[in-house]
Amino acid sequence: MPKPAPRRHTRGSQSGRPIMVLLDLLGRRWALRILWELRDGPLTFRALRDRADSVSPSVLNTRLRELRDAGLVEMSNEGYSPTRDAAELGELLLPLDGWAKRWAQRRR
Amino acid sequence: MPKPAPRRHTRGSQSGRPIMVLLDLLGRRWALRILWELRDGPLTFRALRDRADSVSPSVLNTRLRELRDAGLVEMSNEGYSPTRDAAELGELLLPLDGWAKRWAQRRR
DNA sequence: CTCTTGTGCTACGTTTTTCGTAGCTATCGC
DNA sequence: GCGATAGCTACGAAAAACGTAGCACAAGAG
Repeated sequence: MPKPAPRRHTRGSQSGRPIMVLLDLLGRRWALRILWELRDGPLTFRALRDRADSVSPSVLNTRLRELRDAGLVEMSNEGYSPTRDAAELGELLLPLDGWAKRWAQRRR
Repeated sequence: MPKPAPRRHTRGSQSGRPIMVLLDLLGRRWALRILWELRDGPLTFRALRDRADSVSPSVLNTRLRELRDAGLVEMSNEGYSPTRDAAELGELLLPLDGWAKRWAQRRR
């Protein structure tokens, strides 16, 4: 009779190095986008969905749970917002907008 | 006889806004990680695989193709490297490392 | 030449994730 | 009560990612 199977995670970042954990977390579908959309203040679940190309609620919920577990997002009666830490992270991400615009220009 | 089906992409970024396109591209599994690993110079396909938790070659190849198509990665006889544009993007990503370390500290 | 080594990458069956839609529960104002 | 809005779950279908094996090619050694 076979053992119940060691039940490893399939998901990345073996090392546990924080940057790898972060890149893994942000590399899941919609995670970056969610963080991006939450930059300026709280959004409700549905508002967030509307902003993010109508991502399916099950995935949105999964991501939000992961982001909450990671301490990047929190929920109040206003809706979802980035934690203070994540707001900082959001600022690090800001320059991406400018970069993306130049990038789009270059490759027209 | 049913129509061949309109064949829409399933994948994000309806708007075409550059930042959304970028977030979508980087939000695919291993994309961020690949960019991260390529920061300091060229890596061969296999070296890249080894660094990135042995990501499966089919996925790695798909990501590399996407990143090449997007003008973020190029291939020489040295292996894969970021394009000049992507090197710039890589620098924008650098502060994430410090952030991740502080984040890991805070949540121990 | 053959043999080895290392390369980029494909093939393919299995597993996991994501998707789309419907709809449940709870709360609020009326 | 009713309707509107909220967060979120359920679930079958589709797509993506996985792990492993191995092909084709090139360069080097003998």
